[in-house]
Amino acid sequence: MTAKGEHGDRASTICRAIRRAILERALSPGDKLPEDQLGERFGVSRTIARHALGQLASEGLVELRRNRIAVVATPSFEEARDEFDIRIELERLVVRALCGRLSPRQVEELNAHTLEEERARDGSEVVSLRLATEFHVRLAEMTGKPTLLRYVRETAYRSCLSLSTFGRPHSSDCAIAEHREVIDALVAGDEKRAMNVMAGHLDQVARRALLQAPEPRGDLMDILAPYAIPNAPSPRRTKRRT
Amino acid sequence: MTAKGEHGDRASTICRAIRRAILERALSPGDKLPEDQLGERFGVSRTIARHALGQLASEGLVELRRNRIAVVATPSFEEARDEFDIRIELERLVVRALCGRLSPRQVEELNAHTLEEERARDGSEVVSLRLATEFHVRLAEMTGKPTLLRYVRETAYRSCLSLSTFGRPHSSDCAIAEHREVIDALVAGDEKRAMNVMAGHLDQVARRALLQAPEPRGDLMDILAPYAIPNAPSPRRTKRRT
DNA sequence: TGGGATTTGTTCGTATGTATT
DNA sequence: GAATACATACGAACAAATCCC
Repeated sequence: MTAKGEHGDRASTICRAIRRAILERALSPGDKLPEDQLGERFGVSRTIARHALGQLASEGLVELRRNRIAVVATPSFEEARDEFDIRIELERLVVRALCGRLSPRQVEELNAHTLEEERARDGSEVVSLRLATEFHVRLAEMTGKPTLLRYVRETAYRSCLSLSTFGRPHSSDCAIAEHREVIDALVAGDEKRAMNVMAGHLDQVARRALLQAPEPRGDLMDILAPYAIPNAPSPRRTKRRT
Repeated sequence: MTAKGEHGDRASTICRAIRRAILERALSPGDKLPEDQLGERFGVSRTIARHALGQLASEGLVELRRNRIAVVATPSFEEARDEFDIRIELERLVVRALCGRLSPRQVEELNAHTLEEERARDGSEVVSLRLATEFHVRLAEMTGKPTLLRYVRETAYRSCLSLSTFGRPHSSDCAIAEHREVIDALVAGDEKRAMNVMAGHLDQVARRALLQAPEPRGDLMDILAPYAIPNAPSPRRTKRRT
């Protein structure tokens, strides 16, 4: 039932809890995740918390650095854009695999999901974003292709994180309409159209969220260049540990 | 230097060793990997071996089942084919990111790699296959895009595993020539051609290895259908745990 | 700069679950 | 089918690195 890589044990439960907290912005990029506190919070030992962090790290949602406290991943602007490029291609594959092959039951499930999105439209922003993300994961699940599912899931989650970081209000109206369009095209069995609709949808999401914020790419040395002090020793870059 | 998810510690070293053993078919799909023995073999405790197995599981090279000995992953025929579909799209992205942007130094490195492939042509089959796989990983590394690199690396490794399982002799001659063609197109800066060459190359590899072995997809019930006993109760499928 | 508190890295013992005779 | 052998799951404790005042 769960993805191949998961242990099926308690760590996965904690994993899901933390993941959800990240996706709903209860945890922000850069927030610390000490093993002790996690263990205490969820009533497990450090070993389990540690495993959960390992899982999340392999998904790219948290960053693990040796001898340092784990932190929620901080996707850069470029990474966010690259992530969407990958996602678009992966989800085109999803659509291709699903086109004209959805069972009535699956169609019903997808429609139910858009209805739920509809209902959540006036609710909290983060819930809408989570539901929108889950729609794409649902589709990937229906392909029955484990690797494709894993990658779509991971890129979708990370996109969600990036959107929380860089995105603006997300205007979920369009998103829901676009989701419906995808379903329609899939049911109609028009592969070309379905793939284009999906790609267009994702590109729209990325544009709405990312393109309008080119981000200064602030390197401290460059930012401070105009403020250089006359007659001072010329600035000298120090080694920066990555 | 290493991928984000890796702990940079001893576990990664063991990880690489096991990975290489799998890719070079010293370990075959289904082979058991007990923590104790791994630890003893590499002179580390079970904890470290355990971590390494976790890493490899997250890459899809080993399978972890609760309370059971870890085993080398056993990709099915469909999974192998799906993996290639994903790989083709990912590597098209690699090519797109690299086209016309390779530094002289990088071109030189790639050429050196094909020379090494050339030299290994009369050597052992598995070394050729590993080198061919590493060529693609090298390219992905040059994009500087962490997620793309991770996914290409993983799919390439798993493809390598599938090829070891299902593939026939691999005729490395064509592969080397095709690698050169990819480099040429990248240097020439012809994006459309470069992407097509790469996609064609991967499709060729997949076809050579996989398509010619449709695999009976043996479901026991179907196989035994012609041997049904007259006047016996009609067969009834039992639940199968996945 | 230094030192104490905190946090991670690792080992190993015990409990629990699985396979095999 | 039960008992034995064996492997993993988990946790407590110690060592080493890091953080922060």
